Order: sequence, then C-alpha cells, then structure tokens
Amino acid sequence: MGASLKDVAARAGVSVKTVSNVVNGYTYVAPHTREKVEKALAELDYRPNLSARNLRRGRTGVIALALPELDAPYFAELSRFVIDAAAERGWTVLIDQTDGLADRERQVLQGIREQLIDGLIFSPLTVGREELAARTDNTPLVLLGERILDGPTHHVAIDNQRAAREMTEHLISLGHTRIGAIGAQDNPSANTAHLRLAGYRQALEAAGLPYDDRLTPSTRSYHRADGAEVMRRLLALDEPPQAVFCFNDLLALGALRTALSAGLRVPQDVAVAGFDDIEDGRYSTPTLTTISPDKGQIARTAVELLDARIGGTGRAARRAEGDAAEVREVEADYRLIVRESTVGTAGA
Amino acid sequence: MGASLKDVAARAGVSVKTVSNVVNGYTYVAPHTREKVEKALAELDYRPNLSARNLRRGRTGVIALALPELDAPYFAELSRFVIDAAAERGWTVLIDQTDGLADRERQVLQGIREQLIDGLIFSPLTVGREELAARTDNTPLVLLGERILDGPTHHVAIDNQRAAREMTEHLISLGHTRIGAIGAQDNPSANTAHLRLAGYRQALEAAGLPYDDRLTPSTRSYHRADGAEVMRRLLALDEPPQAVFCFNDLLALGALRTALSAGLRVPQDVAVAGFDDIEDGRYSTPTLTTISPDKGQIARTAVELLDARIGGTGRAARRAEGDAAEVREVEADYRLIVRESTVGTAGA
DNA sequence: GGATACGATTACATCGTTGAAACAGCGTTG
DNA sequence: CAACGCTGTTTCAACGATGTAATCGTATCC
Repeated sequence: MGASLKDVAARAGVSVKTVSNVVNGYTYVAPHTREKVEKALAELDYRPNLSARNLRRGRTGVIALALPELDAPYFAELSRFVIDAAAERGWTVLIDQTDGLADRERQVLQGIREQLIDGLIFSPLTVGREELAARTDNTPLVLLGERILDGPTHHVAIDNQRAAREMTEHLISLGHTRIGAIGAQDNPSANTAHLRLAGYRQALEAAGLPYDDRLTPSTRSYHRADGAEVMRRLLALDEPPQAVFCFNDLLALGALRTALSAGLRVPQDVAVAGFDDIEDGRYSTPTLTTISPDKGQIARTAVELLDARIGGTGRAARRAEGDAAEVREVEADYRLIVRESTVGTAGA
Repeated sequence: MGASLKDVAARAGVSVKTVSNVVNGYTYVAPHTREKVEKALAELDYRPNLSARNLRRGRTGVIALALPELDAPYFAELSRFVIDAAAERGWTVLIDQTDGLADRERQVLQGIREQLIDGLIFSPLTVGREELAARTDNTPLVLLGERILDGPTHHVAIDNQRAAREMTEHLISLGHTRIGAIGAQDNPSANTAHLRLAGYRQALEAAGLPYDDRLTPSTRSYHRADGAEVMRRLLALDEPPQAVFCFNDLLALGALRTALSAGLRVPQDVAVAGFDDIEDGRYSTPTLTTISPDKGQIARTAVELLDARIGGTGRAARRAEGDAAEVREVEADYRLIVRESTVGTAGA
C-alpha cells in the first residue's frame, strides 16, 4: 500500500539511503537533493513502515500499560494520564487488562507482548514477590502501586499506609469511635489492601481505639457491588459503625448507596470515606471525602522512569543498562480531600 | 535478547526454514525432526519477533480503537468489550484518545498510526461527511455511532433517534408535560446529539406537547460538570421542567447532583433520565433511568466487521477486497431501563 | 529397474529500513 | 602537489521471518 523508500528514491532519482537520510534528518544532505527528496516524499505521501524500522532498530515505540480493569474509573483516569505522558515522548501505549487474575498477571510479567513492546508499566493486583522474582523476560518494567520486593524494579506509588492513616485520623477527629473499613483482602499478596488496612489500624491504635475485625470484612474485589454488599453486612451488626473508610471510591459509592437506601443520612448517621478521588465522587450525593493521589504525577513519573530505562539505544544496550541501573522508588503526592460524605451539611 | 529462528535452528541442527515450519504448524515435518525442534524451541524460550513477522506478512496484528475519552465511563466500558472481542480473534488493541478534537479526529482518519495497525474502530465526535470522504488512508475502518455518510464505511450503532423517542415517551407516560433535554450541541456535525434531540422532539410532537427551546440548552461537552451547570439554568427558569432527559448518563449524574443539592426530590420534584447505562447510574441515589445499548454486541460486531474487512491476507488482498466489499450497517440492540430517578420510591 | 510421486528439508530471495563503510568530489594544507 | 579532511552520496549487509522453488531420499508404480 504505502510508498516505500525505494519508491521515493526512484522518483527523486537518488539512492534509498539518501531518502532515509532525509527522512531521519541526517545533516549532510545537499539542499538541492533534500528538496528533491522532500518533494517526492510529499507526492507519494511516504510513511515509514514501522515494522521494518522496528526490526532494524530493535525497538517498537510501543509500551504496554497493564492494569486490572479499564472500566474502573481510577484506572481509566490513570490511563489517560499515562497515554498523554507517553505521547509527549513519542511512545504509543497499548493497554493490557488483567482483570486482576493471577494467571493473566503472570503472563504479563513473562512477556506475552514481549516482541511488541519496548517497556511495560504494570499495576499488579495479586502478583507477589515470587512471581516477580521469577521473571525471565527483561523488558524494562515500572510498577505502579506499592513496591513488591527489593528486586530490580522501578516503582511509583503514594504512601498508602500513611494516606490510610490520615483518612482514619480524619474520621476519628470527627468524633467517631467505631469506624469500619471496607476493602481488606484475603489474598496475602494484595499489597495495597494490606497497607491501607495497616494505616487504618495504626490510626486506631494511636487514638487508643480498639480494633474489631468484625468491622473490617474483606471483599472479593473493589467494585460498587462489593461495597454495597459489605455495607449491608456492617449495618446489620449489633453495633454498626458510625463511619466507614472504604479502600477505594467505588466501594465507597456502593456503600453510600446501601446506606442511603437503608434510609440513613450520610454523614449524620454514618460517615463514608473513599480513596482514589475518581470523578464520580465529586458528583455523588453526598460528594465523597477521599484521598486524591496525584495521578498526573504518577503517570508522568512512570513514563519517565521507563523512558530512562529503555535508554537511547537498541536491545544490546538495553540489557546492559537495565541490569546496571539502580532501582528507583518514587513516592507520589496525594491529598486528603474532605467533602460532604464525612462533614456534610447537604440536605436530603 | 530473545532467541531467533536462527538460534533455534543451530541448536536443533536443522535449517531456519524447518524451524519456521514447525512454529507455523506446517504439515510435512518428520515427527523426529519436529520433536528435536520443539525441544530446542522450549529450551531457548523462543518467541517470534513480531516486527519481522509483520514486515514479512504485511500485517501487524494490532487494531486501533479511537475514541473521545477513555475516562468517560461509557467509553471505558466499551473499550473493555472491544479489547475482549479483539483478543478472542487474536488482535491486540491500541487505544487512541481524540478528546473529541476535530484535529485529532482528522489525524486518526488520515492514519497517524497507519503503519502500526491493520484496522481501525473509530467513534467520532465532531468529524463529518467531508473529512470522512476526504480520507485517503485505506486502512479498514469501522465506525461506531451514527453513520455519517453513504461512503464505504461499515458502522455499528443503536437507533439513537428511536431510543431517545422511547425515553421521552416514558417521561410523558409518567404525566410530565414540561420535559427538558440536556445535551443538544451547537456543532452541526454532532450527529448523535442531533438524533437524540430529534427523537425527543418526535415524542413531544406525537403527544401534542409544545417544543420549547429554552428547555433544550446545548452543552459544551458531555461531562458531569456540563450536566450540573445546565441543570442549574433549567431550574432557574420561570417554569422549570418536571422531567429532564439527559443525552448521556454523565450529564444526568451532574443534573442529579444539582437537583439534589438544590433541595429537590428526584423523581418527585423533578425526574431525571440518562442514556448509556454506565455502572455509576446503577449505584447513584436515586438510581438512574437510562437507555442501555448492548455494548458487548456493539463491540463484538465492530470487531467482526473489521476482521472480515481486513481479510485473510496481506496488503494486496486488503486493498482489493476493501474497495469491493459492500458496506454493512449494523443496528445494535438497546433497552430502556427504568430506575428510581424517574419512578422512584426511594426515600430521602 | 527406471520413471514417478511424494514427503521432508533446504537455499534463496524478500519484506522496508538503517548502520557501517566505502567512495567520489572538492577545497585545504603543509 | 600529494596527502588530508570534509561534504555528500552510494553500496552492502544486516534485522528475523516466511513464501517459492529447488533438492534429496525413499516408497510406489508399471
């Protein structure tokens, strides 16, 4: 279909390599030649064949973003930032959904797309130390979310434990003494969940409040439905919580829904807080108190780290650098955003 | 990095082509040879180099999905379906966000990624007849959303006008006579908006209700904020509407928020309906009456059409078939889903 | 038993691009 | 003026995979 360098060369009456030189902005091309070639390029609407270029260069210009679910708003929002940040550096992003399945996550690590991508940004859900250590594929990798082990892996995350602690402290500061948490996970490699739970417990302890595990039921996943269901269970307790800290906003929105349809007022009867600051929470009724990670910063940092790791050159260089470079752990910013669901004055 | 056919061949003591034959399941390979080769393949953990394969085959195995915004839930949900449907057929999906910008949409049509993709599924927002007709790139294309012109373009969509009409009829059947619509667009090529508005007007007309353009203000885009803002204007009218039909769920959620914080009860004081059936609307309070397009069907159909159009073979065949094949217009299913925001009994 | 057919394997060219190196021309320089 | 250095251009050989056609061995047929 498209014209090749050969076609352009024929038309311009020069060699293929000269056309290649023009295309790549090589300095030593006579103005007159350059002009001729550019004319031919334009006339034939030349576009480099990326497969060929990649084959030759040993690069593809594509990075993958592997995440649990694209239709979870947090990840959708994050994706947008990653895509934008990548575009700025000339990368194309390919998205890989793992559905949080251990199997799929392992595949991602083993490099299903190895030959298609130059690098990988990976937000794991269940994968643990062993799997990561066992990784043989040496495609440059940047992890999002809490770091998993001391292996040679860059990662970018907010301090989940501290953030969770702050949120819990916020709820305590409002006078609540019986505070639930939604989002604990049975899966021991669900790192993020553990950290948030740890932060929650820290805050309780620091305030001298007892920890009651009936108030921290685990959920299967992090969707609205899980939040809604678990909230029903919490409200059915003899002593239901006065406030609930949900480990993400979707859970919180589900919990909110349950509370409201049970006829409770939020926050007067029960306060609800989330985590992630997805857009939904800014328009729910009541609006949602949450932790807002700096998603733009996370995305930008991840892409930068990956970019640096992929390095300037092809695969030979990649291997060399990759192993040598030291691991960077970047802590991203976040803010506690207080809205109506915890200190509300909203009517209804 | 990865082992090449050459490496495997050396190890197995056969020619490169024989290894290639094994890899590709060619029939005439002696069992003994096959065994040897497979052993070598496994030992070296061989993975075909896609750039090389693509260069040779003239295919990339990648299709692009171009849509306005990944972080609009409707598109995020749709993406997931498209990605799944594509994966089933061995395609990898690359997502292109246009932000609904005319410029970016035009670029997509002109084939920014031409050399990287075998096909394109495109959900346009602003692009019109002319741009589509002016398209020179002949990458197979399937449009999502209302068809734009009689050009050689497959497309998949629900009958927006009929759906909008049904929704409006639903509101009318509840006894509302003063019904607003949120989501009209000034942009004349905003096809979908026009169709939904047309459906709305049809229903009014059929019911003998007057059309009042103060009740159908246009919005800049389709986010919660737009819905919230326009709803404020509607509520400030001398005679505010008794019901509001929003052209997507995000607008509806924004409108809902405005209504509720103005102290109105929904649906008792004002009914609100949306369009798209995003998950948010199933958990908002009140839950959202909406039109639910069959996203799975849309995605599957789009991928199938594209698959057929790309055809079995390389680029030569592609061009030939592409022009010859007749255009297929597929109408996808949808359902009207009635929830609390129009016939609610929810407390609060 | 020699021609024939077919199974199994290989050599070679090729996809489009680019790095390395060679080469041609021309002005400098010692 | 020969050697050198520079610009400008070309030739050549890859990158890794695969389609085509050629080759080789052996079982089959008359």
